[in-house]
Amino acid sequence: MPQLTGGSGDDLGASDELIAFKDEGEQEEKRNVSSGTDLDDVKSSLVNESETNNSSSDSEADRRPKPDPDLESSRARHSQLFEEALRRRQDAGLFQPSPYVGYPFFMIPDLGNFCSPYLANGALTPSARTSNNVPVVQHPHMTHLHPLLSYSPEAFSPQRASPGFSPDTGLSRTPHAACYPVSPGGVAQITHPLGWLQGQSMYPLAGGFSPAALAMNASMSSLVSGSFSPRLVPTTQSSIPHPAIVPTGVKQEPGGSNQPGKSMVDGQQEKEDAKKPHIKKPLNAFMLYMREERPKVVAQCKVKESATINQILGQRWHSLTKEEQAKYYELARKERLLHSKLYPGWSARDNYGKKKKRKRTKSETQLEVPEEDLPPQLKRPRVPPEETPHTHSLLTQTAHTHARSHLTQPHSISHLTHTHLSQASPASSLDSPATPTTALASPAAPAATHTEHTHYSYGGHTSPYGEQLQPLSLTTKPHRTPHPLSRNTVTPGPSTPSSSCDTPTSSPLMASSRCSPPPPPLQPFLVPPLSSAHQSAASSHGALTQPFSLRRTNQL
DNA sequence: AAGCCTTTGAAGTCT
DNA sequence: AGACTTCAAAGGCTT
Repeated sequence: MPQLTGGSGDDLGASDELIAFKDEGEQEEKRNVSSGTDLDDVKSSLVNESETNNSSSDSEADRRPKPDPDLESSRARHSQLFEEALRRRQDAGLFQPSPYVGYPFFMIPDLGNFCSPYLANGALTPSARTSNNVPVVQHPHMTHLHPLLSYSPEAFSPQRASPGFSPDTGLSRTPHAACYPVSPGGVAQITHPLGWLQGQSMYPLAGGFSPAALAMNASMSSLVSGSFSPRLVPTTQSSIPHPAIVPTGVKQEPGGSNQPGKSMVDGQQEKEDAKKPHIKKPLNAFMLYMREERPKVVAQCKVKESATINQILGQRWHSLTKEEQAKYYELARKERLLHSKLYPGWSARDNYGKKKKRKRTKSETQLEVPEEDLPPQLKRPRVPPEETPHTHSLLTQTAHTHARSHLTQPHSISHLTHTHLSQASPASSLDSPATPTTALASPAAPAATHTEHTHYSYGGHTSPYGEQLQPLSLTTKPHRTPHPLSRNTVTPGPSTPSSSCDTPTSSPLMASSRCSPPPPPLQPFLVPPLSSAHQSAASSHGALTQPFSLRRTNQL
């Protein structure tokens, strides 16, 4: 397994990350606020950090500018003003703890160097408010924090108790100025420090600033000289870009979190909850890659439909070298670190149900069309138990992913490279409507397609197409092996150089070797029915919220 | 207008 | 422990 970052073999395990993060925080305690280091330096330092593999925090600290006394005094002044404003708000009953406050800085163009994808979601905690002595801490990557903003870590302390966090630890709750661009409304574009989103508005700020945020902004605006006027958009107004907070129109009720009236029915409450701004999940490597590459794909392929683009990107992702992917894994790792710093108490669970409509569960999807109810020709061929390998631990994630991928790919060849498919069944690729299922559905296909890039591993069972699946570790080289920079992800095999709209030509998307319109809908009979296991695996992403064949058929 | 589609990865819950 | 579920982005499409 290649060491992608050249050295430390940094494990991306969450726990490890947290440990590393704490270490960083400890290091950061010793640091002081930097003045406006050029953002590019931050980006480059970040990249360098990645490339040089986790250069020590000390060295990072060394690279940081020393605090400017003037800035320090200014910082203290601003901190005081900010706190006063907050207290006024609170005293007026306008302030309420909310997980969604604390990102007013996005509204301050002058603070262009201060930005964060995940500004702390909490308002001031009592302890935090009294923690002026808490060392100003910065994210190691945020060497450029605006002096006006880096003073007040307490201002961004999550309201929610953060089990693992103690103000005394010095862990920063300061918005780490991840510099997620702020978009609309004339607000300055702020570049993400991680550098993959230049020129993009990565996270739209949600409308709906908390009183704390408003107070903060008011306080800050009074301090920031110049002609700009901080744009505070009331909750009822249009969305304000924020990295990690989704738009909302929800009103903040005094005295606590948004508690709907008792008369409010659950459905309404759920809707309200869904509308709440919330801290979003940090983007994973692929998401980061998508963000970066999507515009290119759109430009190259003249395709705007995200589903199509995502398919292309998915294939391109697989064609990346491990080194290329490592870049994104590393960025994602940093993203998670930053996120964990900004929101120590945040959990992905917090966002459960934030989607407007929950995807159906396994049991729900299983209710769709029981296999036994399917016509014989649609039933999945059975494999004798003795021929079915036991589920292998190595298969789990891969199988899951592949089941998902295969089943969600319209033509189920998402992981088959052009070469492989050409070698496997050049005449039977799905390009040919006459033999649309030859490569994948015929019993002979597995052997032909069982290249190092091709495996059908549904937990060591059988693919939806009936072929027996072999444990990856025993038979074929996994199409994707765990990426060293990924916690529980797997990466593609040998790279296939990508070019413009270069997904495999055998791909449904690339049938014409160009970025072509989405493939024609599959004929329903082309895709074998799915076992419940397959369905569940695939349905986890909603791809099979209705049976694949049926879903595609609907488009006919 | 709301949700779907589509991708991979992370992290949560469930069994 | 492993399986399963949800969400993250995005924008055209469908209902």
